[in-house]
Formats: sequence, C-alpha cells, structure tokens
Amino acid sequence: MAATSDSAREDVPPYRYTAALAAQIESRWQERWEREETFHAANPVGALSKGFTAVAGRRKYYLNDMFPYPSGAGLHVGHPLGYIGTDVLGRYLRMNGHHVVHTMGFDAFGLPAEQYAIETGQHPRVTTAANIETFRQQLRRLGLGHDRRRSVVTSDTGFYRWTQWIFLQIFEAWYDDAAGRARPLTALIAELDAGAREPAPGTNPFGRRWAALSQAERRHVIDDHRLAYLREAPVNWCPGLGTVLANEEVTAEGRSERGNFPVFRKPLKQWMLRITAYAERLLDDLERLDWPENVKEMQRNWIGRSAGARVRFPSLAGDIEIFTTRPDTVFGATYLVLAPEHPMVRALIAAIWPDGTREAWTGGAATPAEAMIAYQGSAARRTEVERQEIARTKTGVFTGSWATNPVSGARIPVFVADYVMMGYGTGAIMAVPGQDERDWEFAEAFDLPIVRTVEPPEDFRGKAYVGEGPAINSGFLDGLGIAEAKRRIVAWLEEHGVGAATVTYRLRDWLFSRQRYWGEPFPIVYDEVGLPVALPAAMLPVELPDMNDFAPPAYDPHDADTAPEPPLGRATEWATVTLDLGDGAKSYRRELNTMPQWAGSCWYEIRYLDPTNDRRFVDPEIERYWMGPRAPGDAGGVDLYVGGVEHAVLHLLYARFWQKVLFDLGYVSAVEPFRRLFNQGLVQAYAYTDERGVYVPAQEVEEHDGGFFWRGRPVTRQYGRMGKSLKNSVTPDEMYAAYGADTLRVYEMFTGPLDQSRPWETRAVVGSHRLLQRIWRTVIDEETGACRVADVAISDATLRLVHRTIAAVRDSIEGLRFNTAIARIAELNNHLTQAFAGRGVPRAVAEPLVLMLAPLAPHVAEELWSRLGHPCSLAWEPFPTANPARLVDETIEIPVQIDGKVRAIVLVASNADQAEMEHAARADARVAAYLAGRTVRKVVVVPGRLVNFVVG
RNA sequence: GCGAGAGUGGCGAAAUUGGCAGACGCGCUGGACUUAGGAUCCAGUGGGCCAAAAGCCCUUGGGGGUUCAACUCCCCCCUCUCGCACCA
Repeated sequence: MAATSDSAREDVPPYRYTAALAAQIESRWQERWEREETFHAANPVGALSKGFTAVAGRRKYYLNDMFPYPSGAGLHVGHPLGYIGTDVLGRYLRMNGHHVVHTMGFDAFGLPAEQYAIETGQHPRVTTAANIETFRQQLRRLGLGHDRRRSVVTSDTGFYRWTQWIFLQIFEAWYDDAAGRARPLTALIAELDAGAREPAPGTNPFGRRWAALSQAERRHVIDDHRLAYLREAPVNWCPGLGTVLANEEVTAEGRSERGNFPVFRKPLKQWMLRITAYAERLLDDLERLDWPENVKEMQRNWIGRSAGARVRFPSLAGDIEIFTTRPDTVFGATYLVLAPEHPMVRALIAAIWPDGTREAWTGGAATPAEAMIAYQGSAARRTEVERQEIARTKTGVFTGSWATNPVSGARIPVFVADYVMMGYGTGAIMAVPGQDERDWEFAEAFDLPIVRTVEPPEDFRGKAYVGEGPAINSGFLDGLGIAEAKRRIVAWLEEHGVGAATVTYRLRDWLFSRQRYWGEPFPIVYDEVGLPVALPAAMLPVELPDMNDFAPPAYDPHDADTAPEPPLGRATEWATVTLDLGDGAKSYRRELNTMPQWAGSCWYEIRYLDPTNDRRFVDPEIERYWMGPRAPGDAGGVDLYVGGVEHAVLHLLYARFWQKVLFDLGYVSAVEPFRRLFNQGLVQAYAYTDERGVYVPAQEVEEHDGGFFWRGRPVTRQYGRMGKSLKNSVTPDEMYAAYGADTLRVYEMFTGPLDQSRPWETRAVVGSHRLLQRIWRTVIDEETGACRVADVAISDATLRLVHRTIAAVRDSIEGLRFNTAIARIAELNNHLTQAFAGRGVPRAVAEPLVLMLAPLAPHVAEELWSRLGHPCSLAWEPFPTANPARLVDETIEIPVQIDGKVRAIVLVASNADQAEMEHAARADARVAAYLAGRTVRKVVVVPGRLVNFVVG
C-alpha cells in the first residue's frame, strides 16, 4: 500500500495536496460545517424550524440511505458507497435551490447486535453504543452533509416508545374490506353496537348475532378482527437462533437467512400482523413507484397473486375445498390431493383399505392409518439435501376415502402428498393430470386415470398440456377457449353453490414475535384469563429491563424437539406488574416476546423528520411537508431511497405495510414510504484461501508467474463480498490515512455508475488522489501556496469546454453516474493544465471548476473556494449553469467516410448545410484521391455529424 | 425449469441513444527530477502486417439480418450474475 508520508520529504513542494494536507483541510471544514450548522435542514414548524423562512421558497427534497446496523467490525470501504452517492447528490441539489433533508441513523435492535454482544460477553446496550460511536466517527470523517440532529437509534427509548405506539395503533385497528382500508376498532364496535354491521366472515364462531353475544364472546370476535393478533399456528422455529422467524427470513432451503441454521415447523402461539389484508394494495401501488423493475418483480412474486376459484368436493368426511387457477379443467380432475398437514386428513383416513385399492396406493401398509404414519415419518426424517434431490419425484399415500367431482359426478380417490403445500390456497388441490405436469407425474406413479380437457395441437408430443386450446371431454364447456371456459364454469359453480371465483396470495401474515432479548418489548400485558390487553399510550415506553443473562438458551440447532423460551421470562420482577387499567389495580403478566429486527426500520424515515417530538411520532405538518404527495394521485414518500437490493422483499415490504396502516388511520399523508428507490452496487474484492481452505490476508498476497502466492505458498483466488472473516477488508481509515477522505469519495464514485458492483482495487486509488492534486495545482501554486488566479485571456475553445463540461457534469450527477462527472472534470482540468501552463488561470474558469468538484470532493473544494477569496461556504452557492450559446463551436470537425469507413476529417462551419458539407468533404485531398475515377452512388450528409460517400 | 439483467483493451469503464469505438483512470513501457522512488511530472499504450513511419487490415461473447452507417435495432445461439422455484 502507498501509505507514504511524502509531505515530510524535503523535495516535495511545501504546498502540495498530500494526505497530510488533506487531513488538515478535512477536519477544518468538518468543524466549520458543524459550527455554522451548514447542513441543518429546517422544518416548517416545531423544534427544528429555526431558519425555515430562509429556505421556504426552495423545493424540498428528502434524501435517505438505508440505515446500517452497527456491527462490531466497523465499516469497510464497501459500506459507504451509497452514503457517498447520496451525499454527492444532496450537495448538488442544495447548490441547485433545493431544501435537502439528509441524515443517518442506526438500526440497533435485533439479532446481529445481540449475537455480537453474546460473542464478546458484553451487554448489547454497551456493545451497541460502542459500535455506533465507531460508525459515527468513521462516517464523520467522510464529510457527509448530514443534519446530525435528526439521527435516531432504534434501540433508544425515545425512539422505540413510538415503535410500541405504532404497534398499539395496529393492534387497535381492523381492516374494513368494504371501505378497502384499515379503521380503528372503536368505529367497528360502534357500528356493531348500533346494528349497522355484523362481524366479518370468519370472526364469529358462535353462530349468533353480535347483539346476542356475551361480553367474552364479543371480546373474542373483536380480537379476531385486529391487524395485530395472537394465533396458534405452525411457525418457523429455529433452535440455532433460539427464536421463531418470519417466512421472509427463511430461505428456500428451509434454513434461516441469518446464520443458515435449520428451521422447523412448530405450532406455537405467536403475534401476527395482518399484512395479507394489504396484499392487493401492496401489489397495485407498486405501479405508482419509481423503483427498479427487478425489485418490483420480487415483491410481486412474493405477494404471489393468483386468480382462480375455490371448489367444494363432497366426501363422507365433509366437503373438501380446493383452490385452482384452472377451474376450466375441472372435468379432468381424476383425484384430489391434500397437504400432509391438512386438518381434514385425520377424518378422511378410512379404517381399512376399500375393495379394489391398488397395491401402489397403500405403500405396503396394512391400513390407511399405518400408511399415513409411515408417510409422515419418512418425510420428517429426510434431510434438506435429500428433499432437494427428490423434490421432483412424487410420493404420497391414499387416504382410503373418495370424493365426488361436483361437476362431472365422478367418484375420485383422495390422496395425501407432500407436493401440495398447506400454506397455499386451501392446502388441497383437484388433480388434473392432463393439464398439469406435477399431477401427470403423480398420476403416472400411482396409475391414476388421465383425462385431457384441452385439446393439444397435433404436433404436441409432451405429457401434460398447459397451453391454449379448445376444451374437450368437458360437457357444456367443449369447444371453448380457456378464458371463456373459466368464465362459464365459475358462473356454473356459483349458481350451484359448489364454488366461487377467488383470489389467493402467496403472502402470509407477518409473524411478529421473537424469543430474543434485544428488541422492542410489546406494549401488551395479559389479564387473569390470559387475554392480551393493550397498555395505554401514556404508559409508554415499556422499557426493556436491564438483564445480565440476556442470551437465549443454547439449543442444538438440529433438535426440532426444543421449544422457544423468551429471555424476558427470566426478568421475573419485570414480567409481572400491577396496574390500574381502568377497573382497579390488578396484577398482569407482561408479554415476554420482543418485536423482530424489522420493526424499527418500518418507520424510522418518518422519525428523522421530527426526531425530538415527545407528543407525537411525527407532527402531521412536518410529515406533509417532507413526504406528502405533490399532486393528486401521487403516492408521496421519501424522494430518493438508496440501499442494497438485499432488502427487496423484507424491509421494503414491511415498511410499505406500516406506512399504509398509518395512512389509513390518518397519521400520515403519504401512501408509500419511498417514492423512488435506487439499489447501489456492491464493492467486491478478491479473497484468497490456502490449500486447507483457510483465508489468508488478501493484502499480503503476491501475483507472479501467472499464479497467486502468500508467503511463497500458492493460494486460490475467489471474488465476492468484502468482510473481516474473508481477510479482504479494507477500512476507510486506511484510506483516510493514505490519501484523505476526498480521495476515497472520488475513487468510490469513479469506479462505475452507482448501481453497479465494482471490485475494490487499493492500488488504483492513487489515480483519484492525483486528480485532486492536479486540480489543487491548477488553483494553488505548490511552491508558494499563492492562488494562481490571474487576469489572462480565455480562448473560445476553453470557454466552450467549460460550458460543455458543466452541461455534462450536471447530466451525469442527475443520472447518478458520478464516474462520468469525474471524467469530465478531469478532462477539463487536463485541458487547463495545457492551456494555462505557467500563466495562472482565469477566475472565470477556476471558479466553475471548483464548484463542480464540490459535491464530489467537498473539503478540498471548500478550501480552494475560500482561497479564491470567498468567505462563505460553497455548500449553498449556485452550481454553475451552462450557457447554451457557449456549447456550440463556430467550426466543427466532421468525419468523412468512404463506404462507411472514416478516411478523413474536415473542418466545416457548425451551421453548414448539406451542400456546404459535401463540398468541404470533396475538397479534401485524401477524399478526392479516394473518389478519383470512381462513381459516387450516393452521398449521405448528416448536418453537424458526418459525410458518407457510397461508391462500392 | 421460469423470470429479470449483463457480456466492450491486461483491469475499472465511456460512447450526445443509429453517426470518428475505447473518453477518464489503473496498470504497463520509456523519459525527467532524484542518494533513492512504492512520490511527482512528461510521452506512449486495443490487436495485426511493417525495421520504422506512412498506410492498410481486424476488433464491442458467437452467428445471421436491417441500414449509406450497428456496442446501440431485429432473429438464433453461448456464457455469467441475480431473483423465484412442486404456489395448483
């Protein structure tokens, strides 16, 4: 590494821009920005409104980064890529008349923070505070133009008090399907009491009207309406982490996203948030967002809307309801399949195998019950790897029962098979092997009848046919296309009361409890009969008790028979509390689970706006000013949200959900939290492993003879993430020491467009340092330290280049292509070095150069600006504007092609017409030589572009 | 398997959206200043033919097409990255 202290060398000019000088300049300007409150953004009202009148006429702009969780490893150079990008844009917008709010907080609750604390044997409160301090110092050195007053930490009581408050709003609300929005439960109760409505379907198991229900029954009905509710259901239990997880936190391989531990399904009573009520709106409103298409697509896939029908198949055990997207194929349903966990399986299992049961259907067992036990047992014993490998081979077992196809009247067998998931649709399907590949495979394996209901084309050679075609073997549907057949059959099903059109989502309700210590406690207590009671807002925050034995029990990660045990249960004094909640002092038990990692990040961007408000989570006027819709139909939200694509589903879906609840309840004016999303790329790096597969320090690896070596031993190289454990981390601190923060900023922005991943290359950083050195030298005499600005004439060519550079730099920054902005600045400076060598530079050139550099390398730009004689910071100085008249040259160089190949360059007036251009081209000696004795078949002249003679 | 995106010098990349391919850098080569150079400055640097220059030819993953003109538009294929994956 080039960590030299060259300023100490005698032959280095005394006023050269070196790492040492950069360090001085950077700390001086950082202090000054802080002292002068340069980046404080004023709210229209409230505690942070000082100075608002001065900026009231500006256009507001809310710029936000996905906030980091403060890990113990500190920052590496990959972390700040997005932060630098947003800072460049923020500074640019500020110089263009915008009123920019930009800050940075910390996502401090959650598993990573707690695990780090456990590893280091310290309390998470201590490690979190220390880690945040490290992050703040590293980030401060970057010179980010943030309003630090607005920084929030999700684990501070002043913050999580409001996370708890929002949970209470969710708890005290229900989704009014008729109105298409969430409403307070008080409104529901009023309408029920007034007889204006009856409980929603599925919430009243008592079979009597509201007016006839007892107090306890009414309580039950109300609890079933809540957007936050307790439910006993199979959840994702992860012994390795000691907690249950949301579906979004479990990988397709059935392991925890964090830590990669096995996850088991286990029935437990847990808090759920009714995100499914918002499925349609979460899907529809994606259209209103300026987000990367791949992220929208990921959310669409996760929500997984499919339109189809539910159909009831009568059986001796009762009606079996199935979901299908192809109701038109119902005549071809030759058997039913239930998921192994389906509640009706037990009732469907016959005592003995019916007569004529085929050998293949029994699995060799003596009775259906035995077969079922064997089948469920073999599924549970399979390892994940085996499940992946045999995922496509169909297994299952006959229940011994039959059902009736309600349309064709056919008697069809009922199977249980693990290719049907309990979590989707109704957990049961009608199998139509003729039109479904999976059903075909199963039908082949179990020798079941196959009836085609859509006629395949003549040349079709496959098995199941899923394409378009006329219906066959389908009674009154015969001859119809799929769409029309669907319409007819759904009408028929509804008319005969055996089915209905319906929409199903893949999205499940959000499992919201975690058996961990380091999270927000729920603002919930349980009364003497074990029912949850919300604490009044006045009792918030429910503070996390200070505990020394906060770690969850250490389970064997592979032991499915363990059970979660919230650490807060050990805080016995805290866990029981005597309260007067309106009916006298009584003893209550507290909720012992905590909220998941994602709770704080669901709304932190709102709190940034009004971080000190202790009466509301945000003042409505402040929220409307920064996040409100700009026009009717506009979703509102943060103007630009920058972060990694890894949050495409989890955080971004949860935050949208909370935003919509808050919107429905009238607390915020924006329907969406993030109007525009931008995914920055990763900074990647090479990592090296020795022959045992152990990582070796990447910085000590040498490349020679076509191979890589560490201490003389060959190592293998792989490319990927940067990380401490991979021994390929480079810290910003190393770069600050070697070159300064401005160099690091410029380097990171120079390696490519912001949305692209790029490799880190320490040896290339010097190029950005040299650029700053050269710009410094353009303005400052390295020997004397004097400003080189002089009263010298500017050529038209130079002036044009300045204006062209301004136009290009503006365009590049606005498109978040900072690499090309830097290239154009470098180009201009290279030109100035030549054009004004030894003469000093004109002010009219030096000043725009410095101002253009300012968003990218703000410290050195401020220093140069001040040395150019300006007493004030340039942070609010107008960004240079290009004069359109200065962009065009009087004469331009035009390529002349013969048959599409450039053979000459001629000079023509920029406004030359076609004839003049052709004339100029023919006048060129080389062109004339090429054309001599040949017939020109065609001449293409594009004014201002080129001339092409076609002779071939 | 399905969906999305991407393939340009040794490396990171650029190309006003169909008009001089490789801007700006790293690296490399040579030179200057030097006790020294892992500092700084200057020059050169896609490949080939040629002693060199001039000149000519080739070149944006591969193949075909449209066009006076294709990194850019169309068709087929290959490779890589990401997401989803028995979702009925």
